[in-house]
Amino acid sequence: MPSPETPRRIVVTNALPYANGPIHIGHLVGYIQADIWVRFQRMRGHDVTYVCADDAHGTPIMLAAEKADKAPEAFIAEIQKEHEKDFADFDVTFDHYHSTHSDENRELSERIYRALKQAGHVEVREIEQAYDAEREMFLPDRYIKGTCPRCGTEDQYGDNCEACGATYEPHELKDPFSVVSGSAPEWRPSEHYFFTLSALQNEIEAWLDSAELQRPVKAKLREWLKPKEHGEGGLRDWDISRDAPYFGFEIPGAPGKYFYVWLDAPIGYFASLKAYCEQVGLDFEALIAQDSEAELWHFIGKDIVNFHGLFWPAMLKDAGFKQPTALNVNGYLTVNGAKMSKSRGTFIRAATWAEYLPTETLRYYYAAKLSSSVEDLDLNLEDFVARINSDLVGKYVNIASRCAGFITKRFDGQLSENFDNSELVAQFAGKAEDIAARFDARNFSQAIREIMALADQANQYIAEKQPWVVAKQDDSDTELQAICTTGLELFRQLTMLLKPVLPQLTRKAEAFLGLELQSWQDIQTPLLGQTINAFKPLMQRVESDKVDAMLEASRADLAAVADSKPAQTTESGKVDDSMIEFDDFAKVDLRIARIAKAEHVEGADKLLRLELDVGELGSKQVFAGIKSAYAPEDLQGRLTVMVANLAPRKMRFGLSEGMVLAAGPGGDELFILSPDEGATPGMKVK
RNA sequence: GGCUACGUAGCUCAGUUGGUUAGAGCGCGGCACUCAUAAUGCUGAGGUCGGUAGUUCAAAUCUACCCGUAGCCA
Repeated sequence: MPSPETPRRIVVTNALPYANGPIHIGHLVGYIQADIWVRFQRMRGHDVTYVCADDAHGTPIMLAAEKADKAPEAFIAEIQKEHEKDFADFDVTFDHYHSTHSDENRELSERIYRALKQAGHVEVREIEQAYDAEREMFLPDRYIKGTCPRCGTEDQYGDNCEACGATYEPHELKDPFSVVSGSAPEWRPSEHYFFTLSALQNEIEAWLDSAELQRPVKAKLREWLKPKEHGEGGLRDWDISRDAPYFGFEIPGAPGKYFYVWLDAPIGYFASLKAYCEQVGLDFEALIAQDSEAELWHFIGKDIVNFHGLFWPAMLKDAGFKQPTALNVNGYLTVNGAKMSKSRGTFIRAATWAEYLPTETLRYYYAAKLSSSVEDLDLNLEDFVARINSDLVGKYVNIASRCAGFITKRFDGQLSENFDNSELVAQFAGKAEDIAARFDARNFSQAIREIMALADQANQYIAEKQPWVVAKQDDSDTELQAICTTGLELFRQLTMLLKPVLPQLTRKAEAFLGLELQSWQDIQTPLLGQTINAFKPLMQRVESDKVDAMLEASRADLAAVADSKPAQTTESGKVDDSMIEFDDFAKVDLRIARIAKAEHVEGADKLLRLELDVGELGSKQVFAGIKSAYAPEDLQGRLTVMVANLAPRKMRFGLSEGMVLAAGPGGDELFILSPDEGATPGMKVK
């Protein structure tokens, strides 16, 4: 067999996990996918460098560190340690794991920024931004909440409404408040630095044409590029600066201004690569040079396509660096057909999985379902148990288990010099290139299907030959030995084919066979005449009660840290937070309240000021947005229900110390609640 | 609201440029075997391919509309 390809020089990266929380099994889809691909490419004789890093900058991390009462540097160091352990547990084996908060990254970020500036693609513009005066910081859109200007749903983020889907600018929100302090934001002008992407439209298009991208990804990027129907221009310029306080790198020559986390995050790929190159003596500059022969592959989730398909190639172009060869975009993970849910226990951390189930089983299951498409991937836990037990234990491992006993007991571990069926052996080996093509194209599910079809064939062969019958016949030792040797050769070949997916299991199989498979070519080297070791079970079946225990643990685990965190930037999974536990409900202190006084508020279109008599809790002032439906005089003296322990909110008209509950779409269709007769002010509603 | 993708057996998924009775694995029924971690082999049942209307000699496969799901956008 000649070597099928000339060696490629490939740099592979995974999306950088955000250093404000643990790795979960949704993240792992992309990491496992890339790791399998890397292992496979290496077996094909290609030269692969595989790097990653923690994405360590930005407001969420600054605030999380503050909350944990730690310096951000210490905070991210701890998270990074956890991340690295999780990856190691799942055999995601980077050559180097770095941090975006590193010297290399600072240096490269400054270098790229200077290049952008030199190219005339940085502009300073003054913008209005929300400012939290209490915390003395500017607020990202995600840190402003308020009432949707379209449908009136409260507690919506600054960029879009989850209830009606409207998108808007933060300043359009009604009754906005800072998520950080609860105070009403001010609007302050600030100078921001913009990367004028709009000037690079053609360059990005050229990259799009040449890069290897999945069809839907390319289509989506084109959509962003092409001019909007009723606007002027496709690409908008990109705001790359943030004001202090910010955890990140200060922009050279711009005191108090920091690089936006998404500017230095992808540069982190290069920073990690550079640190690795320095460690092992590789020429970093040659790798990332514009004319570098190396391929640059980014494995990312579908949520961050715009950063990698627009901004990043544009930056690289300006800086005179190599642009990505390919993006591989994976979909989200669903569990049992639904978004990962904390209450159902399907929000599973990598560490929790590792505690209850063999990590390789997840690698196998993902491999069995992954393709090069961007579609979501479903982890159906019942299917998972069936699949692992059937494919790996019942089919693959079973082949060795069926043959090994005879070889050990009857032939002292000695294999025969010839196969009983060398055509079958050759036929198996003949499939290797086809399966390789599927691995290479990231169609792992097809590869697995073909491999398992071979495993079926091997079991059929053994069933046909009935070695247990042959074993009882006189003078048939040679035949028995040849049959089992053939079976074990088929097992050896399957081991090689599965090696990128299952590094641990196949290592055990290699130890049993007394060999080491390193190259895809090894499939052509038959195992004959050698002595093998006694067979020990290579893997245990997955019990479904282990899965149940894991779900239970996940539930308990996350109930403890259920406070609302901002979404992670590179999270490849979604969380369904719609279900709550009883404890969550119990946190809400609902009380019967008597409306002692109700009056109009000068200058407010929607609000009434209520004074509520809450019995033992005394009197509370609440501003309620019910002016459109109720006249103050109709309310006075009525009993209703209020949330008594809502954090007080400073409003333009005064302090609101709770809220009254009302139903209805808004306008004149608003209906406040009334208790049945007998309830008195201050009673707890539960 | 606009755009894009997806919707195939109980479950998870294949179905190439439209072409003979729509496939696989798991699960389920029956039979066989007992070497093997109750693993394996053979065999059977099970789908009007989301719906409707078209194009065509012929549609899961093309077109339109509708329903559902996901995403992007204003």
